[in-house]
Amino acid sequence: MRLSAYFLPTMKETPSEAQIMSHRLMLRAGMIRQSSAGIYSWLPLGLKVLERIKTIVREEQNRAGAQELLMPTIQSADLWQESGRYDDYGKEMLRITDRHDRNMLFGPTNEELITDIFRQAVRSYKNLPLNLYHIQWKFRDEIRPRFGVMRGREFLMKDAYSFDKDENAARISYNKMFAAYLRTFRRMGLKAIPMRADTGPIGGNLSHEFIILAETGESEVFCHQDYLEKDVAMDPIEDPEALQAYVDAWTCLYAATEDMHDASQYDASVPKESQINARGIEVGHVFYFGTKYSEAMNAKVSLKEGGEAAVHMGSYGIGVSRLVGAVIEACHDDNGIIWPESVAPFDFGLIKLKAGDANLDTACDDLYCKLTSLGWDVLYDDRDDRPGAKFATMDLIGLPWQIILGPKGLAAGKIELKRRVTGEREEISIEDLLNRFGEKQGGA
RNA sequence: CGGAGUGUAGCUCAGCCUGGUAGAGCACUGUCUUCGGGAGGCAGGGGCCGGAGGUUCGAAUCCUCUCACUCCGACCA
Repeated sequence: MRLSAYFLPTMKETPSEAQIMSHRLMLRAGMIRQSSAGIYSWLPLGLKVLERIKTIVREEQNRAGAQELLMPTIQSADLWQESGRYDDYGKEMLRITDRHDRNMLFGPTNEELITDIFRQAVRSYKNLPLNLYHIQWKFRDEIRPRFGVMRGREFLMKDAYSFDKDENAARISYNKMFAAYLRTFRRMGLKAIPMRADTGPIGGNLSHEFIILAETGESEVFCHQDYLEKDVAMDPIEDPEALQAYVDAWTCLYAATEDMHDASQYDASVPKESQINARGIEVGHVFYFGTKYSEAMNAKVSLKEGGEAAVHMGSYGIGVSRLVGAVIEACHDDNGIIWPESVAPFDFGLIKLKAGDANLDTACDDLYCKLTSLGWDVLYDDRDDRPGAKFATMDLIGLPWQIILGPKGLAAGKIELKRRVTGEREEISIEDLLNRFGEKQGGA
């Protein structure tokens, strides 16, 4: 993409409403614009990151055996009355009436709807286990939205729902999602720590929040420091016992948010020097809640041994739009964002240092075409602007690699290659650069 | 929802107390000099001073009411 033709409204100064770094940087880098409190438009650069995160989430859900579908944002109140949550949910639920005065709502979550879909179609234990997910916009009318996309009212969430014939089977489904979550966050360059969690209004008794540590996190967290060095299995573990052992290994150390924190148990099980008291951002949440909805909504299957039983369910959420902010919280410096390669909106930033130089134009255009044809996504700053401004913009939007080419470099046959994360710069010939990076692997 | 603030140019803000022609820096347009880490001249464009009432000869400024946004708390992916 040529920057001269790209809609990228960057800002030098920080809008006064933004309090935390990720929000500031997202506004300054032209990723989002606020439309009203807690509701954002995603501009091209922000949308690219959102889509890349979505893709990682989707790939890992699919690998864990979940199937994607898409449910609507607007739901009928009827199902919520059936589960009893229409009255319980309170003012966080945005209630709407249509032209016939029917009660509708903008979905804050989808347990009711998915249970309805399930019960209409599934009658037998033979169709289990089943895990269905979608990635859809949710609306929760938060009392106080803040921190940009980290606590918006409208947000993009991946929510998966598992259906099993009994608790043991449900536990396997839970563990599969648990492992998938560890992989998902790790692929984005994040160290997510599963913490024992309160099950909240959704109910149930087995639940973990996936938290990444950040100074601007909204909740206080307490955990063993060994979590930060723990290995993540990057492939699904099929054997249920091996999977359970893996999950156990990931949950045996102390880790709790303030709601579930038990100071005496913490001190007893974690040596002082290994204690981490920090703040954290919740990026995912897994629940097992048994038959809470299936009982209320009569979602039953016939059993092998005869008779029928309410299905055991779990739900599994990832805050996709929140992750964009969370990654920035974890990866930035004074100059701007530092995208992990896996979620970066472009692979390279190509800076043409001087406009109006025919040889340089040709060399830069040529390099841009070559990289693009090798499958790399390149943001090419071909504008007539001062070098300093171009460097600052590239640092702000945080692409992993910057290629800098000017008249001097061209004369010497060298370009400058800068790695954003370390700031290291090296001189390299165009040929060596193309050989070194070659064709982009792993698709777009 | 309680408490505290802020609304003036795209952004950051001054002006308000003490009423009298709408301001600065950055950004934008034109032009010249520049160009290897957010350059400097010159010339421009851009505002219903959040909205509605009121007081006054006269309101960005004083009063009342509203709306929006932000911050602190309880709630949450």
